[in-house]
Amino acid sequence: MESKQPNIPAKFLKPYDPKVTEEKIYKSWQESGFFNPDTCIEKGVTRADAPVFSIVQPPPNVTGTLHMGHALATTLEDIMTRYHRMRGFRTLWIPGTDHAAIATQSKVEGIIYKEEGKRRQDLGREELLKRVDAYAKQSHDIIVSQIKKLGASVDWSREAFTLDDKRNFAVRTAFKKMYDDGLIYRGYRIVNWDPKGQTTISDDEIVYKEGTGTFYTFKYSKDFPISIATTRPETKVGDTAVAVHPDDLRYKIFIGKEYDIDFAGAKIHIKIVGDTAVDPAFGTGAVGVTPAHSHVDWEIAERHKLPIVPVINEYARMSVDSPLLKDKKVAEARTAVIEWLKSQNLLEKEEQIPQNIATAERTGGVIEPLPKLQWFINVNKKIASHKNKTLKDLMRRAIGKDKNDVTIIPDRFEKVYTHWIENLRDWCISRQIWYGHRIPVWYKGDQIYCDIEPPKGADWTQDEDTLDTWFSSGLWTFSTLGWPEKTADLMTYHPTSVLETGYDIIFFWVARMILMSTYLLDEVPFKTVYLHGLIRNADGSKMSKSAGAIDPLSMCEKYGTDAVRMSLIVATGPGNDIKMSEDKIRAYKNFSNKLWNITRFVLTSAIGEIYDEKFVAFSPGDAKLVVEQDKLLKEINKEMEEFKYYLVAEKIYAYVWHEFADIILENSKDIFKNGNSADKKSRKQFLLHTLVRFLKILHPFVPFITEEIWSDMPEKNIADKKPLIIETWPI
RNA sequence: GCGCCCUUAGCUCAGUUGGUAGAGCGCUUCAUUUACACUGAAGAUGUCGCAGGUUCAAGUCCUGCAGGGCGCACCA
Repeated sequence: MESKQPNIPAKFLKPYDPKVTEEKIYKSWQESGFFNPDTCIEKGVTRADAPVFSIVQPPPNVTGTLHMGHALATTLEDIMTRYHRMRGFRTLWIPGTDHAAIATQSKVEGIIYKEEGKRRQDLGREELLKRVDAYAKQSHDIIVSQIKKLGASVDWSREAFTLDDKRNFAVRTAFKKMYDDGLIYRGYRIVNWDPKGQTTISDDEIVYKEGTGTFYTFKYSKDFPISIATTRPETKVGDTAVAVHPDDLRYKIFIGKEYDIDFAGAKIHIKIVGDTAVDPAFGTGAVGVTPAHSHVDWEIAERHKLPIVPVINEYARMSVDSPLLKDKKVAEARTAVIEWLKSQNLLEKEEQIPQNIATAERTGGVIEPLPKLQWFINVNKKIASHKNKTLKDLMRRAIGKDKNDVTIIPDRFEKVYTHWIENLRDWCISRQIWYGHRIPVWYKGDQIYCDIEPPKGADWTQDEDTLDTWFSSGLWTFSTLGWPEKTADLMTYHPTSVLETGYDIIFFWVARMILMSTYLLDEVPFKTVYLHGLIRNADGSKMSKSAGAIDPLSMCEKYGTDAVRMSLIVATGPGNDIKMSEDKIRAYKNFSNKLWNITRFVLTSAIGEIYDEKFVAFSPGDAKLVVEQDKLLKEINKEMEEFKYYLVAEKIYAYVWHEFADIILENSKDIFKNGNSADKKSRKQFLLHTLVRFLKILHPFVPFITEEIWSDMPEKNIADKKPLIIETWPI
């Protein structure tokens, strides 16, 4: 059928259809090469000496698919990236994925067990790794396609993976340097053991679950002078001391005395010690010290040189030499000890108290503190090459008001970060899993060898363990830029401009990146940290983990990516959680359609009018509108610089719909009908000016529809036509 | 125990140096082929958690309290 308006591309006569548009547009961006700053310089889009804007994508875990949180992060990062690219910066956004060691391995182990009934030991290291790699590859491919679907203008030519060869080299290099500086050490210390995952985990990987426990008060024996209280009677066969406050008048006279006791079928030796860590008001004011199975008790034991007696093994079963308890699971052993106490008339009191259960973040297993030989990063050692500062010092100093410091948005998280550093203990980095960066240490008899490459000669055996996944994530801002090579990328793009991520990984990741970068490169990894909130369901539960989660990709299919992006950005300030609903997404689908129809109206009205960028002969009424618009754009620019995208998106939305469409366009109908020719010309130019301007400033937020409209604006109406992605930001 | 955040229209949330309240969704009435029904016009709904204080003026600043949520530590 013939179009009634021959100068208007026919597509504007039908409603906007994101489905036929988005894939095509993304492909055209990719083929243009403008995601890559080098190409932008080569093609004269960006000046070679332009200021730099760089950002690394927080690498999604290759454990599955993207959720709404990823969609929010991707949108925010893409807004920053597109804005700076249009501003003329040398703009680089590096994509990548995270191998996520424990998370991925336990996921694949779960699948294998479910489908084949086999455990990791049944398959062996080689075979399991093959399976995990295959799964990771598949997951990676899905994630990449999803990131594209979301419109991310990332430079795919620089894509990285936390476990690829280059990143592995960076990891080995970092390990070696820290080892040589004495910051990485191997030690027999109490660690958080996850019996379910059969590995250690760091303090930050513990999730505390609220519950109630029974608090038992008892004596070890009839002759023992002091009662103690515990929620874990089964560990008491590992006690080597009773600690009391040194000033506690009730117990002072017993300090220094030692007792041999038969307890629940085991022989224990108890020394009474005085220690200020004991709270005289809690329980009986006396602590049964179990150095092998409690972090606090381990520290007491260190202070008093107490022996360490492990009584629980890696399978959470009793390893103590007592016929009553040996090989029992801890829960069974607890019952057995209570029975025994009752039979001996030693149990004095039972009461229910609230108790936090420590569980492993990834497997849900109940953590069993155990002493083990593991690798640690010493956060309190003075580093000669850093003016005798410790890693804690370096991390603390990186945040602040100084020009070279890291700024966190919102700033309240600076306090959270600082507080975390105060409580930080040595970081246990070795994991007893197979998927990950293998520790670059080799053993031969009692010799130890640590280097980037394996030792020459026979009979060296590499350490079986792998590294905490956050070790490699910590290097991410510079391992992606080629470190340890002194590459042009590293020189140009580091420190990165912004790190955009969720506030829930400020310790896991943000702090570890600051640690690694300040230590290895002597500079901060990024200048600004923008922390977004967590996406929640209507009831406030975490969307990423619940069954009824809204899937971002199916929302993109249904309403268009631009609608999903707008719904995530509007009215969601940094650090605040976001309750997501499908209604909100639908509202912004309507906005896309509005924009589409505005375009139709403007192009129809301005047929034959050539867009003149420098046009100034506006009618008094239009001149006033231009002034108002300039004022709005200046506000918007300020807010873009301040990362207030939620305000900008709302303002543009309100102006485009309720000012431009509802008032200006309506009012134009009258002008085109009754106005004189100068007024008509003025209004045509004003409409074109406004459309051009708002397509540009909307582009970072809704890149697909704006680029699509732009690509089919009649050529004669737009001077110097370039793709919108590299157009110049107005004002 | 230390610290943080939230509490504004039925729902989800804005409200940037203090100047007697806004958006989206929903609701009511009207318009019926209009650039757009993925629409337009008009409208209703709020002692801005509670109690004090500072100020000419407080949703906004200060103090206390209550409810909800979160982080860290403790959890013998």
